[in-house]
Parts: sequence; structure tokens; C-alpha cells
Amino acid sequence: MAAQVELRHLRYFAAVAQTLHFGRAAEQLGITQPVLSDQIRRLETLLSVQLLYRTKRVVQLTEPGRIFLADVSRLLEHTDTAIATVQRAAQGKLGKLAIGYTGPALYTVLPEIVRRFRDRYPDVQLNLHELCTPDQEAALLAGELHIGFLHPPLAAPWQQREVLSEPMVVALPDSHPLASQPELSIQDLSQESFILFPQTVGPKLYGEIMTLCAQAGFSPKVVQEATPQPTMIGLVAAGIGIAFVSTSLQSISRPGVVYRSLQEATPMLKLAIAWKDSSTQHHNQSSVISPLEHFLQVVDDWLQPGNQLPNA
Amino acid sequence: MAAQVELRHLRYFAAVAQTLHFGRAAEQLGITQPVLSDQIRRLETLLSVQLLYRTKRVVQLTEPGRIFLADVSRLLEHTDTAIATVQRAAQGKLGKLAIGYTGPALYTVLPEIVRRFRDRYPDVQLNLHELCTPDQEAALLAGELHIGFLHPPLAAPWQQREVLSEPMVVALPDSHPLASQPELSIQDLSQESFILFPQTVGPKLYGEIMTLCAQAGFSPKVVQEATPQPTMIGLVAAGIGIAFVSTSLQSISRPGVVYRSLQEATPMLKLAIAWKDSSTQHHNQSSVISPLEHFLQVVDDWLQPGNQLPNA
DNA sequence: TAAAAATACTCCATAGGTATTTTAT
DNA sequence: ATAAAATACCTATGGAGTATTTTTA
Repeated sequence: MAAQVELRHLRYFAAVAQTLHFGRAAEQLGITQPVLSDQIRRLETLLSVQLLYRTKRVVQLTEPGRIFLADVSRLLEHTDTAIATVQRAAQGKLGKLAIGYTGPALYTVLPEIVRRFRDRYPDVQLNLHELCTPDQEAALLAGELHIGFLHPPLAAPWQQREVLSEPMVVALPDSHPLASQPELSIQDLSQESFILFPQTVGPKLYGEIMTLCAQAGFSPKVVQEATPQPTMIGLVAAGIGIAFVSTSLQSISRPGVVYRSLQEATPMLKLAIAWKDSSTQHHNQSSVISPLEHFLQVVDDWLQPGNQLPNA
Repeated sequence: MAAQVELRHLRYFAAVAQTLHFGRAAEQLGITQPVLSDQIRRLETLLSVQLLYRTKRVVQLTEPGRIFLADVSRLLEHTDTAIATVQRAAQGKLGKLAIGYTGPALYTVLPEIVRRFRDRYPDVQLNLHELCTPDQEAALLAGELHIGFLHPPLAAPWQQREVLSEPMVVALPDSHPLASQPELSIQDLSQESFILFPQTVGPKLYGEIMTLCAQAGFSPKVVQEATPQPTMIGLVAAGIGIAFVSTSLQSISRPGVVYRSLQEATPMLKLAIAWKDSSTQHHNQSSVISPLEHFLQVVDDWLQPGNQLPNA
């Protein structure tokens, strides 16, 4: 079994080739000169190539040595960066993170959280996928998604955390008779035409809206299903009907559209993040930190300092 | 003094990462399984990174391990090519060769020799420099040139070998009265206008031509100095004068120009190669073979097999 | 003659081997 | 029950040290 070239040989050779002095090179390397001489000779034997011409007084590179030095320098650099890279990866500072989100998430919590994460972990590649809640659950299960911004309740017992719960408001054209009232009752809406998101986007919220109307004694006349919310607002501006939208959306003001809250306890738009609990996973990678953990931390930080859920 | 990552660790890791089986990987590597387990653990300790998740039954890469594997595979490949490269360099099959030549060399021996060398050693980069003989000697001394195609005699005692010695012929317009004669005497030329190469290109040959004319009792009337030889032929075709050119040049036939040999012993165009004797050089690199040595061999081969000097 | 590489040795850390145990499937 | 990794322990190669010699500029 022939011995192999090792990085040690290459490190030593590079040092000698740069200093052209065995004594000083050995000092740099923190070893003694005889050891260095010996190792260089071993390297030359392994390669069957004379890399250095040396008398007792003068050391210089042979032509093959010169060529080898160029390759070796690159090689040693690449080794260092490979080590640095794997260490950054183990700290979760490098890698990929696949994030699912529903339309409403995109117009509420997602942008700010993503912005903060990218600021802190610029070398984690984020892949964002707009998917409805059940599709996100399937993708999480398949391992195609690391985390999802979705609407509870969930079908499976994911690790989850609520990140938004805000009342819905009614968007209506400013020319609408009801626009003059500062606050509306659900009763007022019984004869209106509704623009509503598809049931799949948020089945629970959809149901709550239906229940609310039913309690007021009517079934809403849905003239148009639409998504995302800015599109719904556009339709409102066009006079197609009125719409329930999340409170956050008011910040995107649009001429011709006004927002009015409801007197009644309104349906709440709820958003949660869900993820696979890696600690129950069988490759619970002890010291290995995943980008996901940092993401959860960023979400936590964002929830803490006065960014509490805008609960009712 | 902390231990360092060695290629051994990387080779072992790559094997395990590819097979995902310590036993089979160890077999591939020609070592035993416990050794392999130990070395992988040492690598993980050195990096402070868990690369593999393993139970007694299942081995799989962690995410940092996956990232590291990509880098390590590239690194190992580069190492192999670097070793192959330095070995080819030591055999003189890789590198650079700076070649000087005079104009006449370009129209005689140089193209065929260079063609043969490039066929045999395609990875040696040839740098060709057209230089007059003294400039080539200076460049050889300075180490800027490895070999020169030049005109003896030389100022310094270089290693050298004659590669061409051929008689000169007279080129004259086909409309010229002397064109009707199959052979000319130098006497016939006493009244002619001459196109001649500059003295610096071949001082000795220049001198011989002058001597020849002097012996015939005249001093040649030089109407134009010109180089390279095809240009001289062009001037002959234009009727500017007649010219001495090397025999080889006849192969480049040109309408309107005829070549006639001289009855007298004509001046001989001599070309030699000259180089520094590396065995006297203090970095006489024992086993290291330089591209120069191969080049000399190619020249030798070219001189042997019936390609003898076309001597008189 | 003096600076620097090579030799000659000694030592011990560790790569690698053998035998056995543990554990997850 | 068994395949496969881990553990325990042993061996010996060779990396690294100290002391000394050799060489050539």
C-alpha cells in the first residue's frame, strides 16, 4: 500500500517554495528544520519529481516545482474555504430554506420577517412558494418545504406558532351609501354583493364569515371569487361589490376605496408558521444548527419587542 | 498545536459519503471498518461539525455534510490533476519553450521541426521570436530564450548543432538576359544590381558573398537591402535587381522569377541551433526532463532518417 | 569560515489492525 | 436474529524532536 500525498506535504512545500529557506519555513510552520527537509524529500519521492534544487546554501524551485506551487497554492486556499464553508453551514448561516406562504401572508407578516432574516443571514438562499394551506402541509411532509406561513387549523400536529390574528374590515367604494357611516353592522350588508377569496385559501375564515352572515339572517351573495387581496380591492374600486379584507391591507390605500370596521365580533384573519420538529427527526443533528432554527428565532424576535399580535 | 485536516480524512469522508456504509467504504479504501469510523470521528472533531448522522443501522449525510462533500470531491479531483500535471511537467511534456529564429530559418528548417514537436508534445507552449543572431545569443544568456535557430559563427561557446548548410542560388527576373543560361558564373553578375539581406542577419554569409565578388574583381552594386527572403523575391519580380537566396526558397516558386545556381563554390547558408547546456547549470535537475531536451531529440530525429543536411 | 541543509538517532502520537460489544431493524 | 457501527486494546509506522555533520558560497 503506497503512501499517499497529504495536505501536510503540500503545506510544507508551499512554505519552502515561498521562503526558499528550509530554516525560516520550518519556523513559520512551527516545526524543526530536519523534519521539514525529510517531509519535502518524502513528497518528492511520492511524486517521483524533484521539486526543489538545493545545495547547502541555495534553494530554488525547479520548473515542475514552479508549476506545482501554483496548483498547490490554489488547492490549499480551496481547502481553507471548504472548511470555513462547512463550519458556516453547521451554524445554519449557509444553506437553503424553502418557505411556503398563502396570499394573505404576503400582504401582512411575510415581507418584514423575510427582510429581517435576509439581513441577518444573507448567505441562506430563500425559496418562496405561494401555496394554499393543505398544499403547504403536503409539501412539509414531503420535505419540500422547511416552513409554511398558513392558516390554522392544520390537519396534522405540526410544530406551529401563531404570527397574526387581526380582525377583518369591510372594503367598499367611497361612493357607496354605507361609506358615510364610521362603523358598520353586519346587518347592513345583507343585500350587498360580495367579492370573496376562494374557500381553499382559508376554509376556517371562510366558514366564520358564512356563519356570521347566517347569524344575521342572510346568506351572502358572492358575485366574484378573487385573490390576492389587492385584486379584490381593485374589484371593489370598480364597483363590482364589497369585500372582507385583513386590517393590514388598509396601509395599501387606494383612491375610491374606503375601509370600515364591524361593530360585531368580526372573523379574525389568523396566520401561523408551521414546521417539522427536527428534534423528533431521527437525524437530530446535535451540534448542527439549521437555517430553520435561525428563522424561528427571527420570527420570535419579531413577535417580542412590541410587535405583539394585533389582537382585538 | 492543533492537528490539521489531511487529505486522508477527506478521502475517507468522500468514500463514506458516497457509499453511506462504513464497512463497504473501508473495503474500497483498503482499510478496516473501525479505523474508518475513528478517522471520520476525528475529522468531525477537527471541524467541530457533524458530517454524518449514523445509527448502528443507517448512515446519512447531514446538510453540512452534503455541502462539504461537494467541495471535497472537487478538492480531491484537483489534487489528482495537480499531481498528474507536475509529473507530466517533470517529464518535459508540459511547460514553455521560447525559441528564437532568423528569417532564413523560417523559410527552411523551422516549420517542419516545430510541426513535429507540436505533434509529439502538444502541451508544451511554444513562444517563437524572430531575432537576429546576436540578439538571440543575448536572449539565451539572459534566459529569455531556451533555444535559437541562428547563423554561426557564434560569439560564445554555446551548445550547438548545425541543422542546415545549403548553397545560395541567384534569383533573377525571367525576362533577364542571363535567364537563358542554365548555370551562371559569378563573373556574369559584375554589372548587376543586387538586392541583399542586411549584414546583421548573417554577417558571415554577407562577408562570404562580398569576398566571392571581390575575387571575381568587382564590388556588388547593392540597390536595396531587404528581408525576409520572400520580399527579396518580390523585389526581383518587380525588376529592381537580382538576389542571392537560399536553395530551399525555390520551392516557393513565383511567376516571373527564375533561379540559377552558380558554377563557382557558392556561399553556403548555414543554420545551427544553440542552447545553454543545462548539465553545466547548477540546477542540474537530475530526474527532471525539460521540454528543451525533447526538442533537441526531435531535431536529432529529423536530422537522422534521410533528412541529412543537404550538403554540397 | 559560517550559514544552512543533510544525517543520525530517539521518542511517541496515531494510523491501522484484531477481537468484541452494542444496537436498531 | 443479525447486520453494521462502536468500543477496547494492541502494534508499528513515521512525524517530529535533538544533536551533529557536511557542504558551498
